[in-house]
Amino acid sequence: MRSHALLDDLQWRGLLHQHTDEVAEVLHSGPVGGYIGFDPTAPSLHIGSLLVVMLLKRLQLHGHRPVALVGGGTGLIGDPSGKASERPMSDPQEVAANTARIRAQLERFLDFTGDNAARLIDNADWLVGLRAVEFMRDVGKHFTINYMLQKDSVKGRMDGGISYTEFSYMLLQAYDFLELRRRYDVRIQLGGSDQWGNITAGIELIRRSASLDAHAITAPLVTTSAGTKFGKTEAGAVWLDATLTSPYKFFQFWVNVDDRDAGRYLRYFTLLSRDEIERLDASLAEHPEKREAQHALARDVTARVHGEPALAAAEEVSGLLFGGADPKSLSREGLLALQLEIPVFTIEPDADRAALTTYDVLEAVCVGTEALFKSKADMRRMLQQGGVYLNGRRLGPEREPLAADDLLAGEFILVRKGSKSYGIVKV
RNA sequence: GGUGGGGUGGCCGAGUGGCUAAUGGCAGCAGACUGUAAAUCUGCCGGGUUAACGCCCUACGAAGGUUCGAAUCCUUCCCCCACCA
Repeated sequence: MRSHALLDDLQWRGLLHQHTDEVAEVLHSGPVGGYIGFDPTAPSLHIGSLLVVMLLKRLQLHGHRPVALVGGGTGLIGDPSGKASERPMSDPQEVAANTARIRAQLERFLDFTGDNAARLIDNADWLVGLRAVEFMRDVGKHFTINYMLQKDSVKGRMDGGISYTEFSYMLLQAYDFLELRRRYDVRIQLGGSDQWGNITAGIELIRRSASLDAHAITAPLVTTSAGTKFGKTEAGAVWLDATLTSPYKFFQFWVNVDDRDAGRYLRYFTLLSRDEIERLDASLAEHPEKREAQHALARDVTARVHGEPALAAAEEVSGLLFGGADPKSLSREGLLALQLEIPVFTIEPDADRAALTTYDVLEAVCVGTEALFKSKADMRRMLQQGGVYLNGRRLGPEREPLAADDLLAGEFILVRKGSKSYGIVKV
């Protein structure tokens, strides 16, 4: 088997899980199309999808044509891969709205100009109008139930049950690959390792129904050394959408990556060169407390996802909050910058400013999707445990009146929960 | 269609009339230690109220019922699993 620069790169980065044997030959034959499908079951991509987005990016950097397929059609069915139980069906309107948002996100990563311009395609284009009888004859006839039952995505569900709807998912994905092969000469499908079964079903279909070749490359599942699920924080998934996960929080997620994972994630998620990554590995080994690798990781990824200005702001805010500065010494400009990156809460406008207590401030940060405490009971618990700080000063459980100099720049109060969660209260 | 087993807090999983807001594990949060790590130790971990003790509300698939009192007993319904047809 021959190799290819793209495969070597993926191999070195630890991104090559499985691939079909002839992939290298195909890549050498000239610019080829490769695609990855994205499910619009959520309103945004998250950092788990970022890995495969980078796969497309790398494909393009090596001169090939990336195709991002948004599953406006398959999203209505639901992929059983990796799912332990049947999922509720998504609302078609929601899927359509999600599809639009995800398209917009994908557009930021790929280059849509030039000889190997990227393409964005929605499989609703061909799936929604598909007729049942035609589908059974043209696609269903090429698969035996025996073959389908062999797939992990189905096998794993034999105990818990799987609906015919989800069982059929792999056929729809296979059909996608066939359509892309015919319409756009897409020869390779990439994806996470959990997609292998669905991808090979597509390869089978293309070979049997069109007598054409098709190929697969999959990346491993991203793991954490701590054994937790990658990409989850206390607030849930880390999203690429700035309104769901702020650029500051996004940046912080990467800064906080475990030492043991930093080198791997640099390879997975950044476009940094091999030399640069190896230098960062060495830095991490010699001076782990500097966390140079984490910062490089955070900068590279945040810049790509949110842009340079958002990165600069996130870095500035991180410096203010974690640079050991006394909140009372923050400049007004610094405070304004903070407001853009950490959640802002307001106190009831009719409150008597002179009679405000610490509880009024803390109750303000219990409100909304970015609330620091999930309930007032939770807030009281945190106070008991000494995990709440007002302008850097630890609060006791008692209700205290606010002093005039508690208001930074005359109108702000900085609230901290634990060591990393911040909010600004505007009075 | 028949028979048997089962549905408990984010997840797994105990619990067969009061001592149960419900053992335990995982995940999560806070504190100590640190490097905004990891590991470890300690505490917390349904909601409201309280500085606190406490008090109140909601909860064990759904709805009714028995009882002074039910996650635990009875009835009906819904869903899942296994085996048989």
